[in-house]
Amino acid sequence: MGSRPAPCGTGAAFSGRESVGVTAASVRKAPKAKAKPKAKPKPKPKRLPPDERERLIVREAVAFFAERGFEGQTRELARRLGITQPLLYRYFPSKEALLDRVYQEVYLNRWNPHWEDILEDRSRPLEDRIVEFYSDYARAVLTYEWIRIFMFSGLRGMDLNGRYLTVVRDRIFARVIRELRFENALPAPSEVPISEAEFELVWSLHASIFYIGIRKWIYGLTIPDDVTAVVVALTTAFIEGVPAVVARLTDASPESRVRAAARRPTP
Amino acid sequence: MGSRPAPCGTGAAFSGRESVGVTAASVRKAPKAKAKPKAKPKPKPKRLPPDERERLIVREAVAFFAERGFEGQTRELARRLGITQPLLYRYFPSKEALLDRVYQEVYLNRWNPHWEDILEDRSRPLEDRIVEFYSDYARAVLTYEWIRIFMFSGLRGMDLNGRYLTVVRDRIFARVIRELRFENALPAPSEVPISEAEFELVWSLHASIFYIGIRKWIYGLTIPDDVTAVVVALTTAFIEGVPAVVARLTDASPESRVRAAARRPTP
DNA sequence: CGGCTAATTTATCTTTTGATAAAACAACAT
DNA sequence: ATGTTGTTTTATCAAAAGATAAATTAGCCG
Repeated sequence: MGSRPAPCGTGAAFSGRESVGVTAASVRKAPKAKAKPKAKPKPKPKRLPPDERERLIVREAVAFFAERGFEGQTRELARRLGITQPLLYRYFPSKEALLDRVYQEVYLNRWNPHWEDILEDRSRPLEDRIVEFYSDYARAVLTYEWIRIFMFSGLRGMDLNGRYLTVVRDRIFARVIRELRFENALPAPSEVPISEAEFELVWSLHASIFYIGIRKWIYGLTIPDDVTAVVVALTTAFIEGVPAVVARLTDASPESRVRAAARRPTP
Repeated sequence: MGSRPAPCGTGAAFSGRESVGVTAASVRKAPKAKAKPKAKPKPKPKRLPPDERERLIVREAVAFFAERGFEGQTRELARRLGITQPLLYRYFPSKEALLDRVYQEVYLNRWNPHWEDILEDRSRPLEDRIVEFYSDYARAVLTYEWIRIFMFSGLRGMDLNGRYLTVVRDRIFARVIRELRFENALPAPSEVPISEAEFELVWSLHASIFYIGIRKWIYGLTIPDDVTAVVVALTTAFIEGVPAVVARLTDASPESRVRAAARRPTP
């Protein structure tokens, strides 16, 4: 517990949201002894302001731990950053604290509150809304870093995954189901609570899309170029397939579904 | 390297294919020298025949690495086995060799060749076949050990996942698609090769089911008690939803689908 | 230029961890 | 019993890896 007059702490600055491409490291070179402009991997971009250094560390840490897992070693992370390993400890009191920051970075900052609006805009066909939402969700989440850190964190037993998915369930799944009910002229969730089976159906759509990311970034398989096209196809299949399942589950007669369809507002 | 007159080697015995439910571990307790029935955690089950010891190690290693990941430490594994850590090295030349054995154990020995027969038994409705296959596949694969070791191995960059999934694609997906084509009176894969879009549709069913295991064993979420019921629902939705998508993809007119349906053998 | 402040590095500690060699000892055959 | 065989343990090594303290030096200010 020595005196450490430094930034440190886990909840430091980093509100600046600007461009991440800070690749333009201002070069220095010692005042004398030019040491020839050899293309040495030692450009010495030393001495940055603390908040910028911190941003660099966090950015690289996300990429690094996504690749190597949370057992990745601080020495290698430091090497990638072009700094020495002890310097990490000036900005984060422990590796665990750095990892906490990495979680924060990945889980937060990538949720788009607008998604919820898209889903409940009844001026558009539900299929369109779901397609737009999941296309954008895929764009945001089906990335190397997001998918792998999410999986590493789940395997490690963090409850972060559980908490994140609770949000997904309440904000997304529940809305999709509400809108599906509305389309099919079924009672609103406020009247008849959402059943486990309904959640399962939405889970299945979600899984199909998320699993594309797993295939690519965890299994290293090739996936279709046009993910949006797949989302469209899956959403179509989902919308078309749900009524058949719902019919079985609720044991509703085909006639009742026809009546329901008749009550549906024609778009 | 030192003379080692021991079993060792990675491809040792254990070809016996018997039951996987080896839960009935041959009990411990030394034959004599009771050493007082104190509830001490030191039952001294020493000196087993090499192949039995090896089986015990592999069995525990699977459980251990599934829980802790491949960075789990040999000392803790040994502690769980009630043996000392160097003993592991009498049976496996390195940790890596033990891990290879663990992969083998999980990936092999759990594939049921009969699955392929189920899927192509045209005396039954396709929906039934898919339900039976995926119910059994889920029973075999949606386990703590399988799911987690598969994911750990993928994250580690092993190509085992890719190779396994190639088998799944060729043996399962291709069959499902062939049967779907047949049901819808479409050309066989031998005539018209399977498109990426068709594979995607089957991937989606597969993902929906596999993801149930991820939810439970990686995220720690609760899942429905009756997984088979979910498989039934998902398969129904799949079968019902596919034609709509296929229609879009192949841009086939509704009439052509009606004609196709007419040619379909009525079950 | 001279000096102060603090970002960064060098040197080092301790614990962990995969791995090895040699001692110990249980089980079996003679 | 007694010796032999080979399983298991004890003792130990060396490298890896998280963490800390002290030395160094870049950059700013007068």
